[in-house]
Amino acid sequence: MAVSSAETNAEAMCPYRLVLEHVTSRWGVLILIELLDRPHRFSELRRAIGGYGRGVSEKMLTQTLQTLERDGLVHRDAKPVIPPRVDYSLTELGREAAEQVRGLAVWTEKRMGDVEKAREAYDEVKSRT
Amino acid sequence: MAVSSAETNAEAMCPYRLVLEHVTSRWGVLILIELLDRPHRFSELRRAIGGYGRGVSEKMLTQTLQTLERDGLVHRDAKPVIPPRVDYSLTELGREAAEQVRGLAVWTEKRMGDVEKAREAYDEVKSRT
DNA sequence: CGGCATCCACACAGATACTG
DNA sequence: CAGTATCTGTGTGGATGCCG
Repeated sequence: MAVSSAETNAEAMCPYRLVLEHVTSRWGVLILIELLDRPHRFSELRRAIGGYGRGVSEKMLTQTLQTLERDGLVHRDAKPVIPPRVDYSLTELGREAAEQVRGLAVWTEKRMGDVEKAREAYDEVKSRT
Repeated sequence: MAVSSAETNAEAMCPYRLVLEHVTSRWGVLILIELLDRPHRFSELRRAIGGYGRGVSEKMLTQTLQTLERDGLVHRDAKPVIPPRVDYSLTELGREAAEQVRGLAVWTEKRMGDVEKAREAYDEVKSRT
């Protein structure tokens, strides 16, 4: 049921942190962003997320989607056809969350260069033993 | 060096995801939000974050702060006095990130009730075996 | 006080095999 | 295709103890 490094001792944490950690979880972030664009099928999501670097395992994708569905952020539409077809989309609640997350992603993209410069400066200083 | 569940195979990931995961990391989120309010000393941070539920271990706080400092988001001001005093604050870059993160936190607080209702509905349906 | 070093449990992530 | 089930390595995160 855990979706990230987050859920250890789930019941010991306040709901606030729990929701926050689902949304900010490793794959949760990327899923929300992808779905903000448009609904995706299971393997579409898998491929889309793989595009950013290393992909999600099928298992983690399933787990994260289930957590997000349970939280009411993602809607799962399973059509009873053969072969199976399942579409994932954002609920209204999920759209709101995803927009916040996108804010972060956009910021990251814009400022990544500065972050990398900061890192080089930091490493430079530290390396002078 | 890893700050969350994120950093496995760090070099295999694009910088974009790396930065995003630092910022959205378990403790990174809470640290940024705390520091947005005002600068904190090390143990102030520890206590402040503990207030939200289960606290940070000293080790994780150190690790996360170092990662954020390296990324140029957090400024570390160590005064050479006895007993030691270290103040952490946001850089301009960090303030921008923190504001995005706060957006998420605010949303979470506002919508938490809806999420919990969604969860109950979900569990209710699932429990009818 | 503010760390760093070490040890360890556990749950996360991946691989694989199987099902509807 | 879209999962479920199971097994396993290993990284994360916590606890403890020491240092400046």
